[in-house]
Amino acid sequence: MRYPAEVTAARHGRILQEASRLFRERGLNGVSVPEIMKAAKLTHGPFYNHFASREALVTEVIDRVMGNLADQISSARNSKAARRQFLDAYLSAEHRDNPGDGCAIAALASDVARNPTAKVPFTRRLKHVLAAVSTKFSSDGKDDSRAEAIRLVAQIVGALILARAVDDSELSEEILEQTRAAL
Amino acid sequence: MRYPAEVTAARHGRILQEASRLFRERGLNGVSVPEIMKAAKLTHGPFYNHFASREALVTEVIDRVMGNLADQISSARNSKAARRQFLDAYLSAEHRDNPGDGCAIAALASDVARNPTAKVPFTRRLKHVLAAVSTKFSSDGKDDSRAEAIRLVAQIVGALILARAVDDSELSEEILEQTRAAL
DNA sequence: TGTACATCAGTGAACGCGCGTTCACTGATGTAC
DNA sequence: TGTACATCAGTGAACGCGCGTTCACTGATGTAC
Repeated sequence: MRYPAEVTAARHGRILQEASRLFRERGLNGVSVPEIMKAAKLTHGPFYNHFASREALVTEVIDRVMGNLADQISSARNSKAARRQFLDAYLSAEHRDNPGDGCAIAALASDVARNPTAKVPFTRRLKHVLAAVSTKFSSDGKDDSRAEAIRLVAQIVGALILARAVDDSELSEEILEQTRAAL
Repeated sequence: MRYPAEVTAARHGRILQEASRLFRERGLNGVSVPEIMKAAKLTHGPFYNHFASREALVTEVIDRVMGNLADQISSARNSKAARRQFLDAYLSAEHRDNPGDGCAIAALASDVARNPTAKVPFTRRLKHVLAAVSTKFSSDGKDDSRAEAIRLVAQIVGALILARAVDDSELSEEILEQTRAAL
């Protein structure tokens, strides 16, 4: 049956939102189409009314979730305090324990590396993220803010991935703490 | 039919070796038992003569491949030159393009984070890796070599994961190069 | 304005496929006598 | 030393299951007249 346009749009948004969360929690290959549709409170059939394929959803999710990250950093104040606040939040136990609404890079980069199609939007959006970090979070007095941005992102992404992979809460906390202390 | 013990042992080793390679290339969930057995030149049936389950293989592979990494670092010379050589090799295009026989942490940490069983050997072996890095690769004059080891590992793992996730060879090279330059 | 009908986002059963795992069977090796 | 037989790592067909995807059908909404 035909539905009002706003109902359809809301459903489309709900599929994207639930997929964004589930992909970050369980990986790009760790969630099925039926699971995503169930989370969006729909049956699995109409998935293909909204997306051409599972692969197309993956691409759209990467683009959206990486875009959100870039926007979030872009809208930060350009100050030492804002940088400190961002880093402390990024390297927090809360962020570590909630990948579903956390950093898309830390959650998805390894999966993206194995998925040539996903690499395209990932790379494009990563450039925006690096530009935003370079503009907002470069240290005073450093001349090469782009190099600094690359190192900062690699450092905090690596630390968060390690902290999540570890079974020992002391070691996990130590990884986060030593990385906070270094930046 | 019964086979000589050395034939059986060689087959067991071949399954482990091919699984180690394939898991690093395609992820812990990206390879099937039949694919692994085919790579080891066996039919899929006798997999369960060698391992209790797919999960048991994953655990054994993580333990083995992380153990190898720790041993490799432990056997390095304790010198500035050895540290430089290790970092240059780690952050090379060759390592980036050959995950199958590369660093297990960079290849598998994200998958491990989503697999509670795999976290156990991963965590145990990561401690060995950190101890080895701390002993072999700490800078002169730094007092807290353990903190330095944690930061170093997070930094190079993050950089390698990013370099692999990116579709643009210039950006990928830039990530590796800026990280080499910083260490 | 009221009625007839086309539209199209839903439903949910069904498709072929490959997964992890099981199992009846095979037959060369090692052992008992 | 030679023969009979138990052992057990193989083979490969088969299991139930969930996957991504398709499709005939439904029926409220929007449009034509």
